[in-house]
Amino acid sequence: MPELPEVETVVRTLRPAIAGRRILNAEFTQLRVLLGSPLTTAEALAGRRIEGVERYGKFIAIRLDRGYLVVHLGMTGKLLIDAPSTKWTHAVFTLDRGVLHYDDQRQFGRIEYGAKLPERVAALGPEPLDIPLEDFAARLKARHAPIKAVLLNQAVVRGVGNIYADEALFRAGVHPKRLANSLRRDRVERVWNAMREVLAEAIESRGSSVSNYVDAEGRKGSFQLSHRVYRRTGQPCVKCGAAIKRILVAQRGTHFCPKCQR
DNA sequence: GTTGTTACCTGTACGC
DNA sequence: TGCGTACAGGTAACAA
Repeated sequence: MPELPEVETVVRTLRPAIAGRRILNAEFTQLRVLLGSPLTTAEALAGRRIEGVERYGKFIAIRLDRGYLVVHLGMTGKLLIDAPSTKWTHAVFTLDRGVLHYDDQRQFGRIEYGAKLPERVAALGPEPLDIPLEDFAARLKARHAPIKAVLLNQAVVRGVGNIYADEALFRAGVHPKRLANSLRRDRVERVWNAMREVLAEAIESRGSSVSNYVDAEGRKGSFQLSHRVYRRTGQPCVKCGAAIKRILVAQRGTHFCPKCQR
């Protein structure tokens, strides 16, 4: 499932492959993933030059000479360069050199063309790797909700998903159900540090390949090998040996160490 | 405005 | 073998 480190890895592999290219043709075969009319979108995209590829949290914004092509990978979305079509190929962008495919088994992903950056992208919170501690602390103070739910809230910080929320809270030693506005200052700082640390390490490892995640070149990441709690239910905690527990927080499977996280 | 719940979707794992 | 069920979780829409 693509979260910030996975999307960042996709962007980094996509950028050199498509920046400077021109879109000759866009074809949409599965309309569920497209926001807007296929005809209008294809017309808007034809002839556009790709100026850059940017990431906003988990959103990919392909900046064109006129407007943006915005892609969210959902759970199983893939942007692939020069890959063969499959039964899950929903969009094909023919470039002046090469072809860009959008594949998505579970169809939770979305593609959208906009003359401007869409409002739902512009409204996202700050990047977790850029947010100053003071700003982060103020945002937590304003939330009377479990810290795990707050980290998943894209309006608070953008890009953290289920894997990295669990991993960050483990590293910080904070229980996922602790209310965000009840955290002492030193705890807030530990969460802030742990969040940044785990995201940076995951980017270094080219993301976590659980489910079927691959980058734009079809390569897997390796950070799943470094997960300390995520999907390790019943296995011993790497710090204290206690069995990792799984509970539901914000309707999400949540993994934590009952001894290390209070 | 904030918080919590549900729907969407398919592949995989598991029990019987 | 085959069936039913639980689980995986991103955002959006809705209720409270």
